[in-house]
Amino acid sequence: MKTSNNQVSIHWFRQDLRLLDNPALFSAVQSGRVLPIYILDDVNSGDHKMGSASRWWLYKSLTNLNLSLSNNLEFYKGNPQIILNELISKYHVKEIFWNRCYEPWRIKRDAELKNILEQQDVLVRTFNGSLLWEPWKILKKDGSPYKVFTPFYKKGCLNAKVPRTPLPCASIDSLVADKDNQITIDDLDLLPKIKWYQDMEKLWEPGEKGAKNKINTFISEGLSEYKEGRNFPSKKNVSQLSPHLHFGEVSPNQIWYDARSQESKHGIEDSLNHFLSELGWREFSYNLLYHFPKLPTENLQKKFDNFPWTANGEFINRWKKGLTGYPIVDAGMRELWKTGYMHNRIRMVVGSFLVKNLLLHWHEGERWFWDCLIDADLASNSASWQWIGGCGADAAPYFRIFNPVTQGLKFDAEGEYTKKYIPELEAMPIEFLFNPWEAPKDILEEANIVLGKDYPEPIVDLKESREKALEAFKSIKVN
DNA sequence: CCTGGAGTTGTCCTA
DNA sequence: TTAGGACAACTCCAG
Repeated sequence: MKTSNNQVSIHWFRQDLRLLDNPALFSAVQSGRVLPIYILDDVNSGDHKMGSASRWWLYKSLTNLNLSLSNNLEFYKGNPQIILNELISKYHVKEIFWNRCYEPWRIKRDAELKNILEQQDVLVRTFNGSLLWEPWKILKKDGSPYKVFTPFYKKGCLNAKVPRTPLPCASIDSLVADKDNQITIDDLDLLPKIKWYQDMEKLWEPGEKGAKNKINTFISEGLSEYKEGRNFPSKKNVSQLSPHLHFGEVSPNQIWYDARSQESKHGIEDSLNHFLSELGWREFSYNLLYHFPKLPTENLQKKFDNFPWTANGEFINRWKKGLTGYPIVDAGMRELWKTGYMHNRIRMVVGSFLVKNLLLHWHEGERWFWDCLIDADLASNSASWQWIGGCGADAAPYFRIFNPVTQGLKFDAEGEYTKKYIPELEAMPIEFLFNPWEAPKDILEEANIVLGKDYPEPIVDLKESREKALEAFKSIKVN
């Protein structure tokens, strides 16, 4: 189906801020002249309005996307239904293209929108630009969704149709502008008044080019030792692609096939498969969110509705600020605050600490991560917090309680990561870096540390809080 | 419907 | 010093 060349169609950019392997954009530009737009929608997003760190990232990413579109990207803010209606009547648009999103609020919004547009004889063409497999395609034989990762991935995904191979770059020769649009990217108010993002600017390169650079660096420096190295926060073995993936600056298909292009390399098999399975975890999270839309707010396992979570404002604040007195936890929380990111293993450590040692509800962690993470993603964030909370799909067993001292010694054996984010512990010898409260007086003195002054005393006792958690989990046993 | 095997990432204790 | 088992019971999944 082709429209005449004078016809203007719309490509609506959402979580697909790229030109390469963009199925909707690729089709749109083949249909004739295209008006590329972005709409900041804070109207429909409900209790998960985009967080602050994400907004900074989005600002940078949109800026770069606009550059690659020769400044033809048009920005709008508000309810897409109203904005699209105006554009459609103004330019007599007959076709609109977008890549699908999977957050429940977006599914609802887009379904309503599609309905209305089609009633006006506008052809709505939607594509899969964000997932390797559509959530409704990966089901058990009886048609119900998977709740355990391994069968989901091995039986479900790997036996399903192979992911689409990436499409070429979309041509931008026939873009048109909305001449009356006065809104600039700055009018979207994505940036905060206080410039807390200055450190982040040095660390991240939002946008399609930055994503490509990350892939290349990861493939040449991180992938071959990924399986082991991914556990160590000071090593360079994790891809750090999550924010790029979240905003669609790269598709999972591109990553999938780029990584797989290395498969003939000697000794890479285990690491490669492990990395691909991490993309599988992303798919699993989206699958869960799609089939259990309450995932962000309700315990997947109902018995957890009776879990004796506590509420302690002081604990929450100290956890957020990285002042728990447990250096590996505090390092993680400060990494998050400073960089908008946290290494995966440390996410588990701080998550376990919040939920199991502080007995705070996983919602507290979920909300904080949502606001602070540049890769905040409704599916992954919700699924992961439920996982560490023990209430999710295929969740961590109740007895798996991370010991922040052991984890530090094991995965940050030189203390490089911990000291990077907690410089006040720079002079602390490694034997006591993760448990400074147990250090003898002279050691503390020599390290220039007065506990409770230069660095906090631990806010809970490890052994005691662990036992309390085990008790709490016992209390929700079914019989 | 029944059955059996298995389930991302840990810790602690004991022999 | 190190390796192995306990830590519960449940649900999931496939045959």
